[in-house]
Formats: sequence, structure tokens, C-alpha cells
Amino acid sequence: MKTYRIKDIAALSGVSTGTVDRILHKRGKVSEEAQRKVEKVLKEIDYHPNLIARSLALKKRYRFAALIPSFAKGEYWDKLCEGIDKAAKELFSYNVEVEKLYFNQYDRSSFDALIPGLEEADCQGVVIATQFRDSVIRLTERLDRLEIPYVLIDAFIENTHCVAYYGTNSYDSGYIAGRLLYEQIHPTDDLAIFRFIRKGDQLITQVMKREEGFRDYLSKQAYGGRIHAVQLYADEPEKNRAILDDFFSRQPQVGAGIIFNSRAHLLGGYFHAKKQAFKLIGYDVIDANVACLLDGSITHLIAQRPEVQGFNCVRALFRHLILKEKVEPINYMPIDILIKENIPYYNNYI
Amino acid sequence: MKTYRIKDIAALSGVSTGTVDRILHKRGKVSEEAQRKVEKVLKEIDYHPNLIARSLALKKRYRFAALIPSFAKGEYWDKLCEGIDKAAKELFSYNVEVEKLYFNQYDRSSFDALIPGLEEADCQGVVIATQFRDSVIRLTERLDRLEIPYVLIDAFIENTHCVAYYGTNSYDSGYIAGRLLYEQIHPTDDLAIFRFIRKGDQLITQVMKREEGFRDYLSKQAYGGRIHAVQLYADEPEKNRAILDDFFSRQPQVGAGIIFNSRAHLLGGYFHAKKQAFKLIGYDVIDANVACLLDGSITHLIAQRPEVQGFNCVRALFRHLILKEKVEPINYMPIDILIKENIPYYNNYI
DNA sequence: GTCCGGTGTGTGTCCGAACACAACGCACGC
DNA sequence: GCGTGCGTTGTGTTCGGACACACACCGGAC
Repeated sequence: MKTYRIKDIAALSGVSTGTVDRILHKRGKVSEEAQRKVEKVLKEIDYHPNLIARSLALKKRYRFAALIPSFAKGEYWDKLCEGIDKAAKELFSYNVEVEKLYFNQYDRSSFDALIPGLEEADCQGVVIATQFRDSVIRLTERLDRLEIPYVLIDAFIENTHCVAYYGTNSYDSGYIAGRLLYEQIHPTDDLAIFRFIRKGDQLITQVMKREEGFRDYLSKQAYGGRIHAVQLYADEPEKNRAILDDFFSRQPQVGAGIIFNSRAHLLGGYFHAKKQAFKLIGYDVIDANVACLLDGSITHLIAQRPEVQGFNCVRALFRHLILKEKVEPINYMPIDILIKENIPYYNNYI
Repeated sequence: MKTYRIKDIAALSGVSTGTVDRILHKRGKVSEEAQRKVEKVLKEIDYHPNLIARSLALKKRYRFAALIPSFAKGEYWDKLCEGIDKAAKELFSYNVEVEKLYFNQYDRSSFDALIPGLEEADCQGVVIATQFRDSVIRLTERLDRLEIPYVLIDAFIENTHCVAYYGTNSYDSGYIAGRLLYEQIHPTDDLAIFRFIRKGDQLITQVMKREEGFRDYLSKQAYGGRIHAVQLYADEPEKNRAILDDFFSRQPQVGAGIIFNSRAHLLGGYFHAKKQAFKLIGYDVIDANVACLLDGSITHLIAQRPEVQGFNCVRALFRHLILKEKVEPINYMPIDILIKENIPYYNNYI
């Protein structure tokens, strides 16, 4: 199993390495005859350039930017960041640097405010979290014009020219949650859907899609119970206790429920404190949710490996720009089902 | 964020690059004064060598060998091989080659027969599937003496000096299967455990451990049904039909069961053909099992991403030998729970 | 004073690819 | 016949690190 070098190709086709180089890179200034000779050899030997040597010779520095929501330790976007950092570290020797730009996921203008800075930074690739659809579309159009490749993460947006997309199918993950909850109850048992409201919230499509999938599963099963919606307030924990106490005093028969964002731990904590048995399904492997899974106050978590997503986003840009590989454009992440017994093994093999 | 080169260190400490090189590689022949000066600089700048340049300069070729069971297309070890091949391809530019040596997983002597060939091959690293405990121990002792690093895959073997181990906790995956099956039945329903016998079989520890975990889960739940063991024959499909027909005519109340190896599809096919409703749990995402999951004849699969395992094994050797990183020695793979609804997303993000 | 060994030290080349630059041949014009 | 210009080609240097080799220096032996 011989590996060929440019020098070998040059020798085989009777030209110099410079000519081979011009042909490989389509730089022109090559006679038809040389072109023919080299192409003939190339066809025979299946040449793969040595990527190590290439990236050493290309003295280029690559700067990637990542536009992601700001986060607290242990939250979803923190985990995603871990993956980004891991990729950055691994690609350090390739002269790749990743700069993270944070926005407030509940405030569109904070996202828009990042754009000018992004353009100044003259980066070669961008990772974009797609919280704000319209703003993202506007940004991608500008990046298209500047011919800067970008990767989308979270929700998929059609008609963009992204190099890759990483995310989950929210509808299906809701559908699966439907099955997991339905299997734990009787077909006529009542259920609760807990929702968090935040001042000035826009509806988050991801959460809406999950609920849609969830409800669709139940209706396909001829589910005969009632689904109660309970509104909670993200910023006001004391208020929530009162709301929940009130709800369960009026609807004591409700013994199972779901919450479509990563705040299930807030409910888990409530049930745990009151020693109330409740079948609760939540989303995302964040530290607080894991604790609830282990103490039994959450029965299932549905997750999507944010670290792997972050890692893959950066790697997709790397593969596109440096390795010049074809990158699979649409990548739905696995929908992981986690219970008390398998969560200890849910590590990140990246 | 400046990156330092050997040349920079040399300039900063007032010596030549050769001296810095000797100090970094502990090649000796350096005066105490030079040692001191360079170490002082090294402490200040946190030097990380450029891995790209290093692996270009090291003209070394790395040959790894992988001792794994032979397989048919789509089977467990085939998937593992995919991961190995993917790693090999990715590391090609680093001058890493992986040679696969196959043995018959039901015949210890076929494993032993590979050892002489392995020693001749003078490879720098070995991946070993641990089917035959004693033979593996003997091999690892020889490798220890030859100072050839190795990675174990499948079952963990204590007291070896392996660089890394990748596998699943069989007991816990059986325990989880117990929960998944128990949640689908009533506490007094009967269950079936299907076993495949093969001529000259030794008991496979992995399968035994799974069953142990499974039974332990049930006994902790005060399970009150009977567990029937059904013996089937790996090589004789017609015989199995008769055995199953006979079993279900005598025990028609059994509506759920499990099989602890990857042959659940053989049972799934049986139930599907007879249009018999049966709650069946199996192991491993092999193509045939996936088909059964989708047509409903298998309710759950428990899996462990063989591709990722294969990939990581090779990468562990690479990281140890070439990158000289610390590799986490014991790596239990996640225990994945797969149902009809999430199997379409169970791709391999490696 | 010369020769020899050993110890440190610096320089040079190589790895494979990228790219700049010099140089070549040839046709054409004056 | 000679210079100009263009199209084409080969050579040389670079990237950062590894390693071989040559050489400077010093002390001791003759």
C-alpha cells in the first residue's frame, strides 16, 4: 500500500512538482500536454494529499465565530459550549480558533447586536444558534454574499445555504415523550403539561413542536383522559409552589405530566420536597435534571447530546474549509431516552 | 494569543533549537545552565508542540492490529469494523494503518492461532476483542513484555495493563432490560428467556451477566410470575419453529420475553409470521433487529454503538502513541434504549 | 605542544505540500 | 540579429519539529 506524493506524480508524468501543483489546484498556466500527462497518472494512482503536510504549508489562520445563547453553568448551552471548546482544542494545531459571541435567548435585539462585531472579526466560518428565525435568515444572506460558510444549530431553517445543520426533530422527540408517558398510565388517566412563561417571551418553536408531537401520539392511541395545562413562571419560584399546590388540590387525580423545556428539575424538586409520587418526563441532560432522575422525581429524560452537537458544528466547518470534505448537510441528532439506570453511562464519547 | 515554536523558546532562553529539542525530549547531553535557562522559559510560556508539524517530521509508520471475531454483513462485529475503518481513514495522514485479524468467536484455537502472525507483524498497537479470557491474558502478558500497548474491547479483564477498555456493563444493561420488560407487563405475568445453544459453545459471560442483571431487577420489584427458559438452536431455524410452536401451545399465557444476544430478530420473524402479539426485548442494533423494531415484533432494543467503540479503540491507541495524551482507561459505553420511534435517528456521529 | 576523547552546542536537512519567483523557449516585431 | 513579451516550466523557500552530524571547547595523557 504505497502512498504517493506530489513528487511521485511529477516523476511518473515527467513534469515538475510545480506543474503538478498547478494542475491539482487548477491554477492554470499549464500546457495541454502537461495537463494530459498528469491527469493520466492521477487517474491511475488515486492520489490523496497528505493533510498533515498541507495544513502545515498553509500558514493560514482560521477564525470561527459561534453565536450562541449565554448560559449558566450546567445548562444546555453550557454543555454545547463544552463540545465547541473540545473541538477547538483538538483543532488548535490546525490553526483553528473559535470565538464565542453570546446573546440573550429571550431578546432578539441582543442577537442582532452581535452582527456588526461578527463582520469586523473577519472570520472564515460561523456557527449560528437559530433562536430568532428572521434575524438568522438576514444574517445567512449576508454571509452568503460574503461567501463565509456557516453551520446552523437547534432549529432547521430551510432555504439557507448552510454547510451543515445539527439539531433534533422536535416533533418526534415530543411524540416519543408521548409514548413514554402513555406507557406509564391508564388510557383514561389525566395528564398535566407544565409551561413556563417569561415576560416578553416569544413562543419558542422547538417547545411548540414537541408539544404537538406529544399530543399527536396520544390522540393516535385513543387516549381518553384530560390534559391540563399548568402555567408557571420562570423567574418566580415561590409563586410556582402556590400554583402547583392549588392545581393539585383541585386536580388530585393527576399523577403524570410533562414539561417540554429543560426546567423539569424545578418540578422534580417540588414533588421531591412534598414526597408526592408523580410520573414526570422532561428534556435535556442538565445537572439538575440528572439529580431528579436519580432521586426518582423525574422518570424519563429525553436528550440530544449538546456536547456532541457543539463539537460537530465546529468540526463541520473544519471539514468543509480545511479538509475540503463533503459534509452531510442535515444531521438530526439521536433522540436519547434516559432513565435512572442508564444515566450513569451517558458520557460523551467525542 | 501567541503560539510559541521551538525557535521562539530557543531565542527566549538564548540557546539553539537543538538544545531546546534535547531538553524537550530528555535526550541528555545538555549543560545544567542551558537546562535551567530553557526550563525557566518553558514554565513561563506553557509550550504545546505543533502536532501537525511533529507528525510530519516523524517519518514513522504506525501499524495497529485488531483481533476481532469474523462476521457477516450487518452484524455486530461488522458495525464495529466500520468504526475501525473510519478511524483508520481519518488517521491515514498520520501514517497510521490498521490491519484486522479475524478469529472465530466460538473457537478459542482460532484466536490463539492469530498470535504468532501478530508477533511477526511488528505492530505498534493492538486492539483485542476479549472473547477468550485466558487466551487474552496470555497475549496481554506477552504484549506487556514487548511494550506494545493494547486496547481491550467487549468484556473488561482486570489486572491487564491495557491503555484503554471500551465496552458495556452487561449486568446493568440486563437490569435495564428488566425494567423495560417489567413496565410492559403485570407483576404476575409469566415471561420467557430465549437462549441459543450452539455446538461446543462455552458460556458467554456477557450474556450471562445480562441475564443476571435482568433477574435481579425483577426480584427487586417483587415480580410474581414464572420465568420460562426456552432453548433454541443457532444453526437450525426449522427446529426452532417447532420448539416455539410447542412452547406456546403449552404456555399460551406467556406474552413477553427477552433474548440476551443479538438474535432477537429470529424470534421477531417468528412472531411476525404468525401475527402473534408478543413483547420482545433484544440486544444490538443490527439491521435485522432494526427491521423487527420497525414492524413491531421487537418492542425495545438495547444497544451500545459498536461503530463508536471500534472508532474509539483505534483512536485510543493513536492518542496514546502519537499524541501522547492521557487516555481514560475504563470506558463504559452508554446503554442506549431504542424503540420504533427513535431508531430512525440512531445514526453515528463519529 | 600535540593528540585524543568526551561533553555540549549549533547547524543543516528532511518530512510533503503550497506558493513565489526566476528562467526558459518561442514567436513576433523592429 | 536582437530585444520584447507571453505562455509555460522548474526551482527554491517556507511551515514547525525531529534528528543527524559536525564542530567547538576543555582536560588529560604522552
